[in-house]
Amino acid sequence: MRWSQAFIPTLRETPADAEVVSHQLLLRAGMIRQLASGIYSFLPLAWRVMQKIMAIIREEMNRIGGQEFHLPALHPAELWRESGRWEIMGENMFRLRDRRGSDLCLGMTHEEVFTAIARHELRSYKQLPQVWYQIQTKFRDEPRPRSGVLRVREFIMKDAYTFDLDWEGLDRAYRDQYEAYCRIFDRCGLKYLVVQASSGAMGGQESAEFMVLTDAGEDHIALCEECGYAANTEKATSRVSDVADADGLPAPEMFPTPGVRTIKDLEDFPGGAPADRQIKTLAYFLDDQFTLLLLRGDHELNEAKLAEATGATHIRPAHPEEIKAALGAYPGSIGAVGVTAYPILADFALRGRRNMVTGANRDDFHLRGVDVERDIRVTQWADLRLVKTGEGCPQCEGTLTIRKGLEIGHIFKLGTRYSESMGAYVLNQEGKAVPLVMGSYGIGVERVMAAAVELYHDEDGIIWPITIAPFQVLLVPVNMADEAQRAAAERLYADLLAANLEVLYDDRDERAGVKFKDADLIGIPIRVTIGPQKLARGQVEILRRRTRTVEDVALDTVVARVREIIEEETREVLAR
RNA sequence: CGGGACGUGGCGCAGCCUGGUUAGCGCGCUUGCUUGGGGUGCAAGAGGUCGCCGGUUCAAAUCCGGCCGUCCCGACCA
Repeated sequence: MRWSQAFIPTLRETPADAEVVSHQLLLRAGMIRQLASGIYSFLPLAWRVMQKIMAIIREEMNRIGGQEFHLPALHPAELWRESGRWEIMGENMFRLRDRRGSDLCLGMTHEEVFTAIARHELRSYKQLPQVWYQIQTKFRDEPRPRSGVLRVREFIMKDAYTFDLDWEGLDRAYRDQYEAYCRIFDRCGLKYLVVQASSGAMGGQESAEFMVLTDAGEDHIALCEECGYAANTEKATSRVSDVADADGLPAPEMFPTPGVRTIKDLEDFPGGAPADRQIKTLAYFLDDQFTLLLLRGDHELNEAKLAEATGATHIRPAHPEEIKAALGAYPGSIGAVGVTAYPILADFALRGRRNMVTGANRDDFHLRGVDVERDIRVTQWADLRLVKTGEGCPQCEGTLTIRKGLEIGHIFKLGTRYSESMGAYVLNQEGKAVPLVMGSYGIGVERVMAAAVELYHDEDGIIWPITIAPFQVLLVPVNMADEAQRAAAERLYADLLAANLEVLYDDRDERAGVKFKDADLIGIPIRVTIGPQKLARGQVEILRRRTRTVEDVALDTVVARVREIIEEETREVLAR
């Protein structure tokens, strides 16, 4: 490609709306443009990167027996009603109505559609296993699109689905996908981590997320350096130090605490208690059921765990007035002692605790000497606590640290959640109808691109891993007005193309500085520079964007040398 | 959905508080000359419904109200 004819609208200045590095650089490099909040256009350079990533994904999916489909993005509501997700997906789903008044939606994911195909066409265990995938646009009406292309409302996802006769089959399929994902991200040059994850709205038994550690990410990951434990904090657990309780009182005792509203207030209050001796009482509505949640005073609620523990889909904190009506007191003075009218969920860390302090359900009063199991009618014990940095690893003696991560892939063992709800059964060897055992596996393609930018850039611009770079080589004559340079450049361009290399030829009549700045910005791994002095000696200069190392190469060996460097760079990418 | 901020040529901003005649600046863009290994210099140009609607006023980019849009911080996901 000749740059003079290419559409690469680079920007000198960073648009004010761009906060995260990948957003800034993808905009400045002329790769993406925003159409609306969370909706982006890919310009030619970005689309080349996306296609490289997708090509790698296809190769690796096909290698494990995947068959590529292309399913509709527009779905009838019926399908989603069958799986129950028409309601569950709530506002996150784009919904529309056709001219006859039928409800439709834009696909957020494709379990339903693939399962619908499977249930019509898969009849016998002899047809199994199946590994199906597609690379297709998904639509999600995110409450808050953000960070450029990292969290958007329309995006391209590789989604795969496996159908097996039994759980052993699913285990194999899951393992295959896991390994394919590793190869895909390795080949894209990403440094990533596999973490235990919560299944959320997908349902299912087990899932793992592929995460790139970066502050631009939105997930929090608990990590143990010692044993390698890694889990999304939605799922992570930890050892908490036991608190030795003194013997308490024969029964809770009410005492006045004027003005005390928070855990901190009560710590500071004369006659109060340290946070780890307080019971934190939260009031929530879980699918419209008023519920009390109990945690140790110094612990925080993790709503993802709450959802998982209760199966509730609509979770919200109760409003102060609702709390007053239910308990007779406002937040800050509420507690669970003596409450029988509502479900009470308590975090495991409260088990066996005695001599605790909690609200009395009377404004400005608390109770002391509370023995959790004696005085509170807990309806369910659960892990509700958000893991914090510095807590003990659940697997070893190590300590957890919390890091931010960007989710680039997620694999799920779905089991029979969809096959049962949607009636996808096959006959096994005994002639008995059994539900298909399913898995589902997703990769966010633009996130892979953005993650590469987050990981690999410097103050001058992007540094693409060569495997996904929009071009492998950038050819830059320093001065197009110089006939010798132009002629050499044209010849080299033809040679590089003839060698089947991906070349961008900067034939613009710009000054060297402009070309070099743009070159650094768009981040092509190999730059071949043609300048007057070296050209007079029959040489050009090859610079590697990643290391900035420079070498002088004779004109007639450029193609061969570029080939070698591509191989070296590719090896380097795989070694990350 | 809760909280915060912003909306002025393609990009980055000033002007607004304290209303007043042709709405400025830098970059980019066009033309000419110049320069030619890290955003060259000079000159001349083109380009703006000041987000939209309404109100106040003799007069609104500026004050008031509503709406729309965008970004950031928290709860959701590839």
